[in-house]
Amino acid sequence: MSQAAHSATTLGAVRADAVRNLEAVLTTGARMLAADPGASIASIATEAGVDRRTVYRRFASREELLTAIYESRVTAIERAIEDARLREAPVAVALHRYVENIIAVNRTWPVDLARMLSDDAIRRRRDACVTEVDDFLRRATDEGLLRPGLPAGWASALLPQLMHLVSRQLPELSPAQAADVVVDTLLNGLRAS
Amino acid sequence: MSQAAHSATTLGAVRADAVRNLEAVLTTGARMLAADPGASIASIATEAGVDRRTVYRRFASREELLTAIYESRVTAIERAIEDARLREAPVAVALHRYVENIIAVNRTWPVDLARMLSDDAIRRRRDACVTEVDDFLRRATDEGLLRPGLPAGWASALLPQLMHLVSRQLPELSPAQAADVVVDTLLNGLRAS
DNA sequence: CATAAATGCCACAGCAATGTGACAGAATAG
DNA sequence: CTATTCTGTCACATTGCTGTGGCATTTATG
Repeated sequence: MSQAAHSATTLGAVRADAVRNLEAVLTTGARMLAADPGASIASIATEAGVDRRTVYRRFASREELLTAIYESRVTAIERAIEDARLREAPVAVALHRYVENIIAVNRTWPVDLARMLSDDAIRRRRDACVTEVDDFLRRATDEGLLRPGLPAGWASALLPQLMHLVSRQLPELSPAQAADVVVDTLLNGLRAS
Repeated sequence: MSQAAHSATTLGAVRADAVRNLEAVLTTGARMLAADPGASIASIATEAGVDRRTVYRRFASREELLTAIYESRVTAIERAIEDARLREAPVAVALHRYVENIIAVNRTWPVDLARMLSDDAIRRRRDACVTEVDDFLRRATDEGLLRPGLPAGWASALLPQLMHLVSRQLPELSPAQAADVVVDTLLNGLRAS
């Protein structure tokens, strides 16, 4: 209880290198877990250039580390949606901007959120994002960009897959160029002429 | 060495129920490993309605079981390619037939062959299939079905993803109907009019 | 029915990964 | 420089899965 009497100067600050290590563990973990969902904490720590014990000092359990990684992704997705202004911007503009943003997110946080249905908070935030995009795709159909009469949920399922595919299949493209490919493929397909 | 003297009638035949159990383990294993690549043999056995020990009687190790499952998939893919006559048939016909066949394969053997690069034999057979499809897509471009000038490998990567997506996203569609969706999306995209 | 094949169940050893404790040493902030 | 924070390392208990042996029981087949 003596800690409460300590001033802010006495209480130690968070060290900068600790923050760097934390970020390294999170991004490296995201990359490795995307490649192999069963990756061990030891392998992630080694790849991030950190001891296994250091990871356990920041995260009480494997679940907590995973939660932190998936939360990083969902937070980035929320920002991507906000920035694209899916509700207000012209559909063609919003679509391209959204795709470009998500491609950047996919490259930093390539993990699949479908593997994190256990944590309620994250699942809810993810569901909200999905709903947001579904609404946008409905608007895109209403305003004549997308064809009506497609199988239920087809566009909603196709778009994330295209973004995921281009993110790892065409890594040399910039997010903007990659978005060009995704939007062009989504709208026009690959037919000649 | 007395076994060599035994006649075929003395040597026991393979029992029919054993074959059924084997197939159940393989298909159930494929389904569960697709959902979770770290699924334990115990869980697969339970789901298939057999004892864990029964699995170990047929497969010396986990690796062997996985190899058998992935081999089932690659064999089915080879048959699908042959049946589609990718080299000879008109490109539009061959494409639809190939897609329809692979969708059926995906529903029985949904595992991802990219997770089986360890076994040389399977990897080689997989590579041969990939090459076969790549050649076909080149022919489709040469004959004016697909647009030239796309990013390298884009069509090759997109097609399997579309088939994979429709296989699990639209399970109520027949393989033929699902193939309609894939081919239409691939060639025309989702743009209105 | 009688034989051979196949399965289910119990038990056990080995291994890899998780999670925790303690302590000495390195790095940083004031 | 000094106090504090952070890290690396050795050690240890625990858990879940793999892989194996033995034996009684069930089931298919001729």
